[in-house]
Formats: sequence, C-alpha cells, structure tokens
Amino acid sequence: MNDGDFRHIPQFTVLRFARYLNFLMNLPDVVSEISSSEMAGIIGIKPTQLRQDFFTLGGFGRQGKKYNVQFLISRLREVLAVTEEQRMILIGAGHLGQALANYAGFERFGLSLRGVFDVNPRLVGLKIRDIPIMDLDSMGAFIQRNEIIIGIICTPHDYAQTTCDLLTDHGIKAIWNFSSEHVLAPDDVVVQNENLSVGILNLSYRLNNEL
Amino acid sequence: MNDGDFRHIPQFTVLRFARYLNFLMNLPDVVSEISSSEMAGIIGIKPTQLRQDFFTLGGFGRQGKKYNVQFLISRLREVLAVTEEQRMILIGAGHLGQALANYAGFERFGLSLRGVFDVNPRLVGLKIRDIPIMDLDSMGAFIQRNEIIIGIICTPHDYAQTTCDLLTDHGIKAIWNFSSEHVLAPDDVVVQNENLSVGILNLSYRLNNEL
DNA sequence: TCAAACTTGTTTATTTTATGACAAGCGATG
DNA sequence: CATCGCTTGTCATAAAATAAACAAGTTTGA
Repeated sequence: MNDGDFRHIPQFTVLRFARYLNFLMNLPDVVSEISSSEMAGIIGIKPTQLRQDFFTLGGFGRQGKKYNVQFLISRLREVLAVTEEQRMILIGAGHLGQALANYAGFERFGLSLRGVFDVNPRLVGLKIRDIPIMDLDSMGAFIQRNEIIIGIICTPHDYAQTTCDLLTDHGIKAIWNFSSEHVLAPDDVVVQNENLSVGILNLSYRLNNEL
Repeated sequence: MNDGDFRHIPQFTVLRFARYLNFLMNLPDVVSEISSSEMAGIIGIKPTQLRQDFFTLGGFGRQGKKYNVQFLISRLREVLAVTEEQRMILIGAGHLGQALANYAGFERFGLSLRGVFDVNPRLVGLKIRDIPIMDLDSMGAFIQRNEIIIGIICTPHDYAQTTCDLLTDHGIKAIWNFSSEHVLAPDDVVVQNENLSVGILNLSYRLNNEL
C-alpha cells in the first residue's frame, strides 16, 4: 500500500524481526498462515506492536486476511540480509567456542563457519564437524583466501580487544563478541557484544524486583 | 544527595548496570577510582548516560571527584541482587549446555551451578567440574532438596516449553532460556530469553545497512 | 589566592519507541 | 444480501529512553 518501500526501521524492530523469523522457521510446515495476534501471543508481545513492525516494511498482507508464513519468512530474510551465504571464522576454541562451532543452527540462515583459530598447539589440527582448528598465525591468509566477513570472538576477556584489532586489521567487517569484555572497533566495522553475564545479572535483578 | 533512594530504574539502565559491573570487576586491582568519561569511553556509551544511570541510584559520588571503584562494585552488586549465593540447575547437556556448565565466570557473582540434567542415559552419571549430570526424572526432588531458584534451559527448541513448564511446576522462580524457542511462564516466574540467533541476525542486518 | 581544568548532580529538552484507536477489507453464516 | 466476527493498515497519542545543558564542587599549579 505504499510506494517507496523506504521507511526508517527502528533499532528494536530489527531485533524483533530476528525473533519473528526464528519463530516462523521453527513452525511446522503445515502452518501456512498466521495472524498477528496468534504470533504475538506466543512470542509474548502485543499484536499491535507486531503490525506496527511489519508496517515499516511497507504494505504486505491484506486487511481481513492472515499473514502468509512463507512470504513473511522470505521478506524477513531479505530485510535481515540472510538470503545469501556469509562466511564466518571463530577465534578461541575453549568450551564456549567449541559449543558454538558444534551448533549447526546458524546454517539455515546461510551463515557458514569455515574455520576455528586458537593459540593452543594441542588443539591445532583437530576438527569440529569438519571445521579445522588452525593456528592463530595463519588467520590473516585464511580470511583473504576464503572471503570471510564475520569473526566470532570466544577468547578470554583479556585477549578480546587484541583479537578484535587483529580481525579488523585483516579486513573483517563484522564481529560477534562473546567475551565478557566490551570491544571497540573502527566505524566501518559492526560489533555485536554478547556478554552472557548481562543476561543472568538482568535475570537476578528482575527476580528480586519484579516479583 | 537524595532522600528516599527509591527512584524508578529504567529497564535499559539495568542492562547497563550489568555491563558496568562486569567492566569494573575485570579492572586490575590497582585502579581504585574512575571517571564517568573514562568508563563510558571504554564501554562505548556517552558519559552523560552513565551519570544519568547512576543518578537513579540516588546520590553517591561527589562533584569534582571520580567514582570509587570498590564502592561502585558493591553498590551495583546490591542493586542487581548478587550479594548472596543463588543456586542454579541446567537442563540439556548438549554442546551449549556443557559449555555453560564448564564456564566458571558466573561464580564470582555468587551464582552457583549445582546440577545438570539430561534424558540421555549415556550422559547421566558423568560430571562436569564436579557437577553431576543426572536423569531428568530426579529433577523435582533435587530442586527442593537443594533450594534451587534458577533454571537454565539448553534443550532443543521443541522441548523448551515443556522443560519450562516442568521447572515452574517444581517451584523454580527464574528461567534463563538458551533455546531458539521463546518460552512463556506464569506471572510469578521471571524468564530471560537468550536466543543466540537474534544476535547474529542483528549483526547481519547492521552489516548490510549501517555501513 | 585565584584561575583553569577537571569532576559529578540534576533538570530540561529531544528523540525514539510503544500503545491505542479506528477505518477498511475479507469470509462465513443465516 | 446483510450482518457479524474476524483480520490488517495507518495514524495519533502516550510513554520511555537518550542527550544536552549547566550548576556546583574538587584539584592542581602558577
């Protein structure tokens, strides 16, 4: 119902888009359409917020009719830019690093983990799901040869910023940081800090204040 | 400088409190005081936001003087309710579950993981850092005997809601959910959904739109 | 002692996000 | 065909979060 298709998408709407996409992709195949209130109820938000979110994408859906699940999925993949393959590497093959490398759930978004790097010589040479663990010194060449654009940091916190610098020096454009240290990067690099302690501390606060 | 000490704390301020606390606890011992601009610069926010956040806690700090690191830490621990031990269990000993169980980083907040549960008989009986992996059937009794208040869900997404229900049925008051399914719980239970895909999808969006 | 360069506390304004209200459209039922 | 109950699109308003501005205090050094 609108023309330009270019409306500003609020920051928080993007986060919800990710949740919507996840939810829709987990849905059984037999579900071909869904209403805003059904979906919002399960996700735990208000239907009007969901419709407002979709409104920023321009008019799809028609009044009186539910949303088509497959169309929603493809539209959201488009917006979130996960229609084509994006290659990743991971640095730090500790417990969390290994767990993420073993997790195959990102592949359905076209996110492909190509290599794991560590400084521990006892880990170098091993494989995780056919993904080789390599020495950190070989990272630069690997990034260029394999057109890697996303780096995942799973090092101890005191190596996080150094690792981040190393990644950006070698041309990485997106960093997903799981260490407990907030890392900073140049303006042309996107950083997503995912400090797990924040989640549990927030839970602790809410446990003692909301109830 | 204020009296009642009771001001509303915005939701997002709480999340930043968690980041502040993390940052301060990672600091070397020799750093005994810090200014809002130093701290904000490293964390990647504006100094005025940091001061505004602390303002909600009532007046501490004095004009002209930097913040005392130890005082900040203890005040933040107080607000986030991590001054005393809180006991946790974890359900689902897959890769991510094992990684979290191996991660000792939460203990410094008094968060103590007491048991891991799984349905896989090949895992039951093993230990992770002295934490026993037990059969899911024994969970209810374990919760009551050990005064567990936090449950961590690391199951596949199609078992997440069932696990959540099981936990709440046995009196768990806080749930930290790492599955890709958003789980819902009764009003007297706090849920923190930590779907990892949201982070990477947000990163993908920003990579393709902010740059 | 005085001034300059810092610091934080607090209020006010701006921006961003969430909610509410309602028109408009579809589909089934009688 | 008319109506009732459902649906989404859209705009206006309310609420929340962020940023700016500045007063007021401390420290340092000339």
